[in-house]
Amino acid sequence: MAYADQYIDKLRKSGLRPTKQRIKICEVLFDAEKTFHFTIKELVKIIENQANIKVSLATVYNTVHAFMKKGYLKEIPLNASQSYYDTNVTHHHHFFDEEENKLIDIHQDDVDEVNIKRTIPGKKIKSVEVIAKIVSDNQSQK
Amino acid sequence: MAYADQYIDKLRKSGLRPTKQRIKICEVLFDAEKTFHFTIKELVKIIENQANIKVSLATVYNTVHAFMKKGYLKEIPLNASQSYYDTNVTHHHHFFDEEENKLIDIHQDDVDEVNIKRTIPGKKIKSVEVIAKIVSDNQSQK
DNA sequence: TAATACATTATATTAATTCTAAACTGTTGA
DNA sequence: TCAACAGTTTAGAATTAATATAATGTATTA
Repeated sequence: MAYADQYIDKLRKSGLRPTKQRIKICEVLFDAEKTFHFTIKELVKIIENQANIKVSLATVYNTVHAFMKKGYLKEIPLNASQSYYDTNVTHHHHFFDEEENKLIDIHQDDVDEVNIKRTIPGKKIKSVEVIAKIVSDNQSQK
Repeated sequence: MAYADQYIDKLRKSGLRPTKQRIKICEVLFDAEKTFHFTIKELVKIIENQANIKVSLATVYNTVHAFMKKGYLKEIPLNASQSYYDTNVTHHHHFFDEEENKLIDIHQDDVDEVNIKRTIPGKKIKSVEVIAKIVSDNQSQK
């Protein structure tokens, strides 16, 4: 498996030893064809389906948090009961479909750069995210 | 109290009868000099401090949700363990100070209109919010 | 006033997340 | 080889926000 080294590298850089469980988590997160959004529960389910090894909730939480801290994963700002994470850490934004509870990427090119004129003394901007809530467009109810 | 009628009106329009408890909630929310951000817990604490009446958690949750549905309050999209609400329902954005867990308004004029070029078939955009995370700017660590 | 509809409350429940402590694993160095 | 150690994993407990429940209370209507 050619990717193994990348995973080991990511884990080490996140301050974690490369264990079976953590490498499995990496495979699911970073070996996917496309980037994707997930909750912890969903991630655990994917691992269970794919893997011959079991990974406990605690390990998944810990590993995801370590990756977040390092910037290998991103949390999506939302008001949901569970946290949503994104394997796409490049600069982009999201639609959130409130009716279906689904996230859709908005590519960077589809939004003009958000330019905030106001500054806060002693603080710098770490990230800027746009969340656009969408709902059904019932034109008939016009 | 000149505002009482407004509160009664807001409550009725939200489908709620104007009771002592609910009017007290209105006073705290809508009688403030400035708009503000709050969590349910904080709101309960403010009421306890100001009021001679006790309002249960359940009533606060129910009333806040009814106001949200009607658009008299807004929930701020964030990844926090608790939900944050805003009495300012005009179009504006937020800084979120991750170190101090504090929200700061960004006035509409301080951000160019966010123009999203992408559309989703059958869906319309209900709201667009910008969250800018800020952290200490330690220039020395340059 | 009786009947009805809606409110309030304390408490129980649920569910995500975090914590804990015990068992486990792998590495190091004698 | 093996003992010691540092870091891991895990199941289950604890925590906490939010929601549901059901008993009691209140107000309105006829």
